Amino acid sequence: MKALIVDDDRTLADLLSFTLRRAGFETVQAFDAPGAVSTFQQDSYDIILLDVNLPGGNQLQNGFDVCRRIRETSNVPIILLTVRDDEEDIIKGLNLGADDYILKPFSPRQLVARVQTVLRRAKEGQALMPAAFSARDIHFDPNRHEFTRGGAEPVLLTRLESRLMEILFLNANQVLPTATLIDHVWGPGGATPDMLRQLIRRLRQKVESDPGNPQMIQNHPGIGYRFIP
Amino acid sequence: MKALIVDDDRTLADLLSFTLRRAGFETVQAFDAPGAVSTFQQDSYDIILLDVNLPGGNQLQNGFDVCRRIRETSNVPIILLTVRDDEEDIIKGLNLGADDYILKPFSPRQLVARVQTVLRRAKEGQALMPAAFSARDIHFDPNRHEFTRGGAEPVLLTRLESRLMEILFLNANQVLPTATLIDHVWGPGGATPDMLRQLIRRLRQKVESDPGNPQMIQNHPGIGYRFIP
DNA sequence: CGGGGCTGTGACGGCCTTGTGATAAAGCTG
DNA sequence: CAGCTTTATCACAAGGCCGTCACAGCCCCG
Repeated sequence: MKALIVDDDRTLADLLSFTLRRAGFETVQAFDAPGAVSTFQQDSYDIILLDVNLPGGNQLQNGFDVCRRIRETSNVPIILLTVRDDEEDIIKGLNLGADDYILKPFSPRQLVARVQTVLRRAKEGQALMPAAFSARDIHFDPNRHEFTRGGAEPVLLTRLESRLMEILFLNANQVLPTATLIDHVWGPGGATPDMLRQLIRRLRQKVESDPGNPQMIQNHPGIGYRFIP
Repeated sequence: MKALIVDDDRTLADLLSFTLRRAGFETVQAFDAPGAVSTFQQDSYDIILLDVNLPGGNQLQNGFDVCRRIRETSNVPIILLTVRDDEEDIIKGLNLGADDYILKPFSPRQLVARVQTVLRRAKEGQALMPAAFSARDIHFDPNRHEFTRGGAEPVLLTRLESRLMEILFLNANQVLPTATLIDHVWGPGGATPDMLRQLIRRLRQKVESDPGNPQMIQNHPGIGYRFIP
């Protein structure tokens, strides 16, 4: 497995290299946009780690350009490295064909986990990408189980919480029957309404600003719940 | 599968295109009302995504006109893109023959899910329940259990109230026998006429402007009730 | 004119649903 | 194995949906 690491911060690039080598990768580094493109063209890689905030002038200088250029000739998996404040960068990058993103700062474990996830997905040929939900000031990424509200810290959801949030968000503004929710979270008939109530409760505690007066996740007696972004 | 996307906001139109293409659609874009109509006439489409808030002057300029023009010659599924505050737009659009609507903002996955739902419904010859009922200035969405009248606040209906409204609206202007109503709400023989009277009463309290003098839900002695939008 | 059936109205209460807290079991990490 | 997180189970209180009942008004008919 061979990885191309593109980052102008050489310390960070070294750290990335070190981490990935420990995980069994070969690594090659590039420190600016032209270098990245030419390096990429000289050899084939299994995955690209790409900092979007490459410094520089006006043409073929930042990470997006690199992403576009690579995508013109290859569909190698690309993971973007971005900072939290820039949701737009993420969307822009994903639209240019990147496969996933990682928010800086990140731990080595996160990095390896993401890389392996992306590689597994790529191998299975399922390029599921627009997996993130967002509406107004909230944002939810089911792949990494993160729920973000406004500029606040992302909240980590558990597996079941994430699946619940997924179907709620997917059918925003609609009342979803209890059975439908159970089917999607646990599988058909895989749970009792009791368990769903507890799950709803825990999810509210995590995502509602006032869990005592839930605004986003509303109940409709005898029917089910509804999510209002 | 071919989709026509009509939105004056080109960024949004691009995003919609991108999303649907990833989901396996071909997409064509139009950015104003005349363009939408002429594009539609040049080719056949499986579904139309239509922003109702197209800007422009006074004739054949907004989304409603497009909806009407398309409906004059075709019954291709149409999904409206609207904002939450504009219940009236939704009512108007559905009256003109749109099949469903989705509230902005929405995420790519939500959009795909809704498009597929509408297509499935269309393919099955709409043997299923319509996505929403609308007539004159009233609007009923069985998925949300909401009843809206004019520009007023939506009224939340309970489970039984919603089922009753469903069959009433589905057979508007017809006299429905008591037994028919009971069958649909409770299941065959699942209730006494007493219970139906109470339910009718509670529904009237919620949706009639003067519950003392019911206009919409009228009684026909010895037979049943009739719903007049 | 009186009675019976049907309907609208109001009140009451039971029971189901929901929210909440506590606690135990299960799964994962180191 | 210890310790933590996650999930399931149980008990209980509050609230509201909805079923039941009683009564008044109305129309029809004898």
